[in-house]
Amino acid sequence: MYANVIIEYGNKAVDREFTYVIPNKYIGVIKIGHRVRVPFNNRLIEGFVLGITNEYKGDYELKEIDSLCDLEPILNEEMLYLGDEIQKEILCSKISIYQAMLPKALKAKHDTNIGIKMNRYIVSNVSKVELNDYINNCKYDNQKEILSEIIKNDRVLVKNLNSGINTLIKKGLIKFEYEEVNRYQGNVSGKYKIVKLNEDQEMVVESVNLDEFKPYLLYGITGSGKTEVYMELIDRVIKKGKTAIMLVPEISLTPQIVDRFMTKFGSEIAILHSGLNEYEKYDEYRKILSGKVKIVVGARSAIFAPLKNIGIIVIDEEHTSTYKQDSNPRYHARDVAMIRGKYHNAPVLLGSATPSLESFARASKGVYQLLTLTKRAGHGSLPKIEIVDMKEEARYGKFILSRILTEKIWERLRKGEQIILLLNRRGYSSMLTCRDCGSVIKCPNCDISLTYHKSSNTNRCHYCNYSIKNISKCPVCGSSNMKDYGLGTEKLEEELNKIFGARVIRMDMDTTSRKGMHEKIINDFGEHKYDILLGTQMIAKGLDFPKVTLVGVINADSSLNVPDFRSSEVTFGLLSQVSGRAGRSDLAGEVVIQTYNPDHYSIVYAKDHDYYNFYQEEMKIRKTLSYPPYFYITLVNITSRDYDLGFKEANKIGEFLRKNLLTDTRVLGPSMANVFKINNVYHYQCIIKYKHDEKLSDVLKKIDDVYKINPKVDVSIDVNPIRV
DNA sequence: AGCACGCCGACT
DNA sequence: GTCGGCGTGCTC
Repeated sequence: MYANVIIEYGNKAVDREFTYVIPNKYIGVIKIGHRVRVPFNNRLIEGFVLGITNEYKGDYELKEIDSLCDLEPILNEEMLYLGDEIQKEILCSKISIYQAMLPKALKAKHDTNIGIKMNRYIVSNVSKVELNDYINNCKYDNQKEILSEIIKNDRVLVKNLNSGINTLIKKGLIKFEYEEVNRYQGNVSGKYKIVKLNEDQEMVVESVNLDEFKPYLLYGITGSGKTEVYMELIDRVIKKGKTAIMLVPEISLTPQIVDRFMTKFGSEIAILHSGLNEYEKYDEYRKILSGKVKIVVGARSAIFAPLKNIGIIVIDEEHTSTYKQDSNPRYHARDVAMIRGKYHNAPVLLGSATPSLESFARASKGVYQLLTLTKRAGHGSLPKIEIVDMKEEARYGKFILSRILTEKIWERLRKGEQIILLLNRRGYSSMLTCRDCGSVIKCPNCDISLTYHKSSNTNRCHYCNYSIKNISKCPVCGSSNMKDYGLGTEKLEEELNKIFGARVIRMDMDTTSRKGMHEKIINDFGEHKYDILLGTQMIAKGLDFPKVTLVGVINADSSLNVPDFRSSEVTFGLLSQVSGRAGRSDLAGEVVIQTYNPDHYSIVYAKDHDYYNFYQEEMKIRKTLSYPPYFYITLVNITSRDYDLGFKEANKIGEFLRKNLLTDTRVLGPSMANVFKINNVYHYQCIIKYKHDEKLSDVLKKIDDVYKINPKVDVSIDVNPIRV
């Protein structure tokens, strides 16, 4: 018997099955999906069995499988099927897909050492009468103490052994008992109560057929109570004896949504997101495998949760770009959800206040069933939004905070209400220039100007993490006449402290990198330990603070000026989402948007809460420029440390694409990527636009095959990229 | 990915 | 003469 094994190495050159002899002792034991240890190139590594055959027609001398890693297969039938289906859609190695499905502890990787944590207890091995007899005749206090504790509590947790325990064990009076520990303990605040659905929500719930696969798009304005709808649907699914996956963007996962789900569903749920360490993830995963868990709430990769008998998959904030993984395997959780929905014959519900154009277009065409919530649930009404032209403000010497926003902040502070300020750029200032020679301080490894971080007094590259201590002299001309431009969250924080002297808390990647800080900031702000929360886009989604009545967007243009066809959509979405943080209780909310482009349609429509007209206008542009949803896009990234070689090979690839794809398909480039040099690697790209091209996947595969053995040039293919 | 093999420069 | 630099190629 032979086993076909894919090995742990993600390298493209070994992305195929290797055949091994199954030793006699494992015949009938090893199954497809098992994790095995195999000899490979003079060392033992791990892999997954993908096939078992009776004969082998090759002239290679085969080696034997060394050993089995686990008693049960790691990959079940559905996961193996998912791997096949995903590989049909995107170009990547099989192993990378399977590794993406698993917590680190269960990936094929020879050097991981994450195990089950066991608590050790001592319990009585004889009757209570016998224990009492022993206590009465024993002259050692420590033994008496141990035994009376056991009598009182039935079992006692043992961290360290001592002579007393050893003696009692030897005498057979007590014995050890072991129990698996779950290292993740979510906490329920108890401040969320379960509310009854209103009529609109009820109608949406009733519209979802829980007994068949069908995609739905729930378009519901911010605060309209989408989460309650999800919870009700999931509740109904559970009552049918089925299970549910609830996907949330990473950032809104902690801790408010988790709290609400834990309140309603208690121990029936498992949580999977990057806030857990690998031990906790392993424990949550095992909880799912054991069947104790009915609901999995998690970020992108939770779409692979090994639940059986799935009854619904919900993707909240479906427009969020983090549902697409931006490294291999470049899968989109939405696509995986559709595959799993079909497999389980279960509905897939996408929800958003600002649906992606792709999804809304599909809903308009009837591919998805559209459901809507157009009113805010409860007391809250949509906030009034005001646009401030910062070109105008500059004449009054206001570059950071406009007069009107300053005034409104004062007003809230006086009333004891809270304020959220969005500034989508971390650091202190975004670039440092020399006033004498005009040069900009750039990263030596990347094509990017360095961001100044005042707290650490460093200039840092946000692409490669290069960092240099504060530069006081121009490295080109030696002048010390340096000037910083651009506004980051650090500088805004400083400014706020200077003007208002209020209690300000900053939330961005720099203040939340430590475990638990994210929750702490949210909790502290929720308890009104701070008046102003300022942060990058991580504050825009999902947060629900009743006392926030003012939201300020400091620079709405930062997402608009990104050279990407989705920049308007992203801006509209971001502005709508962050506006939705204001006025969520009976206190009325207000929003001030500062911009240098007050007439831009994405800003104007966001002001009017007008998703539909934004959608219409944006669709026109997408049509004219042949972008999604009218055309599909695939991006071919060609990277090399060698500038000329990269250029040469990129051109070859461009030509090959043009020659071999259908004539309706457009191939743009190669051109230099937006950030041309990252970490001393040059990035070229070809953009392919197509409606339907049956030749595409073969052509891409050919390119991939050629370059997977080329160590100097790397080609990565991104189907339906997030950024172009 | 990781290791052996192999072909050229600066040293005990 | 040898140690060791890392380019190339192979792994069931």
